[in-house]
Amino acid sequence: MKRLPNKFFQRDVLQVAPELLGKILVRCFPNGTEKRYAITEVEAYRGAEDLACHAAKGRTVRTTVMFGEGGHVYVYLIYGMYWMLNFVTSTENIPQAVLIRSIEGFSGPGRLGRELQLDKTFYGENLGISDRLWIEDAPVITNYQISTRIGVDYAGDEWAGKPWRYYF
DNA sequence: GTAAGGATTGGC
DNA sequence: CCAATCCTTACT
Repeated sequence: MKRLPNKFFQRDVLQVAPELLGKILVRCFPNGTEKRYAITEVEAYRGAEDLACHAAKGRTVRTTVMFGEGGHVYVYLIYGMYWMLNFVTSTENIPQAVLIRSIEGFSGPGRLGRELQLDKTFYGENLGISDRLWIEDAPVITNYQISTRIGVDYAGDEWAGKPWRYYF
């Protein structure tokens, strides 16, 4: 299997997100164990205009990595207990990210983060060179489902209604 | 310095 | 339905 180069992520998030379905997420744990999981559900967060995207609040300490180039990891703690895993896409100054909502065998972004033992040290991790987290290529999934994003009602009808959730 | 609330989950 | 639990952000 071949590791996806950062270039894969340096395109528009609406193009990258659906292509990530079926790709293999590889996690090398501190004890040396290496596990692989197929990505089964993702959501796209697109730019400063997207009110559901954290970058809509502007460039802050937390969202800085999204303003950088694609191929890096954006993680943050939600509800005081769950680490959400995102991959930054596009190029500099265009804040976009793909939220990995679930992987094979684990439903829900919170449980995914717990399984992968994520923490703040993963913030900014480079998927192209990291030795503990990266993505490997796999055949593209063509028969995936689309729906609106989860839990973003606060963003208003226009943005909460975008069909930017992809799963199979 | 202080307060409010969140891209969730599991239990009542 | 609602508590758990703590970091980030927005205000004073």
